[in-house]
Amino acid sequence: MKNFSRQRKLIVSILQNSFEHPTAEEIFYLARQKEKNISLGTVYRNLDMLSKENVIEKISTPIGKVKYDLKKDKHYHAICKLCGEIFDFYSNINLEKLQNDIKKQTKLETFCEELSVLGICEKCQKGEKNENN
Amino acid sequence: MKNFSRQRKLIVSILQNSFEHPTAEEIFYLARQKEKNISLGTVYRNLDMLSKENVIEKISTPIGKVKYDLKKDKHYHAICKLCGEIFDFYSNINLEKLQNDIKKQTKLETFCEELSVLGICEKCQKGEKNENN
DNA sequence: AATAAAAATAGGAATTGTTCCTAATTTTAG
DNA sequence: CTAAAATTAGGAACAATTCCTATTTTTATT
Repeated sequence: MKNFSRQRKLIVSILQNSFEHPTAEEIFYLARQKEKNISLGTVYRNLDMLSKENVIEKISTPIGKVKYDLKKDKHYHAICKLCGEIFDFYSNINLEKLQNDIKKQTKLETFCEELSVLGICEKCQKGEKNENN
Repeated sequence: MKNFSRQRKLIVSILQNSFEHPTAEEIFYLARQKEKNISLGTVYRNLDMLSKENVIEKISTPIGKVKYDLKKDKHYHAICKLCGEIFDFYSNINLEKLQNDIKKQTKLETFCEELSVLGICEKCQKGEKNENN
């Protein structure tokens, strides 16, 4: 963090203070408030690097939007297939069993505990429309 | 299926005969072999409808590619964060507990058993590069 | 079988999200 | 203090997806 660039620190702090899971575009917009010349390319590049360094999680939603989440506490994501909203949830399920199943059956050796489950959220079940569908 | 259009039947049959998880573009390419004038828009529209009807599963990978899978047998997906490859796996983990955790904590009421876990595949761990990274 | 209404399609234009490029700036190491 | 390495801003380029419209196909009704 010490040797993070000003821009990168800003991006991390935006994620720290965000309860939702902002998109790159939203992070860019918020960043502009403090760093008036920051470019969208910089936002993307840093999000990419932070995600590869496992500081943040990149979440691809079923409606195409990509969202970002700071990896603070260990939690999982339930995502609505129709509007793409992400709901955090906690669970003490035994992931070891799942991890073993995966290890035995696939070539995916490292298990990142990035797990998501799809569903339909309350609003979408009621047929409420929003900006995403 | 009976009242599916010729084009839609073709798309389903392509997914039926595909071991991998093809992208819309790949499905389009394969479809063209049999239906020389099928358009990409038709492929997208049908994939969307089939996915909403729960006939197929739309899988968003961490590298941006969107892939499709026919819902035949119940299985889950382990996806490589770096190359986006999808590995099917089976598990008899008790999803009921997970489902309960989700139900209690989120507004996501319907649980679709579409679950994916991210990781790093063998090849990517070895640092092998491929067309996607 | 004829016809009107509804649904689906082909083809391509438009839009959106993301990556890539380059010159300039900032940081790091010696 | 200086040279090399890394990062940035800004914008062009690219790729995936959606949208639009005229045409074709299907369905339902008689």
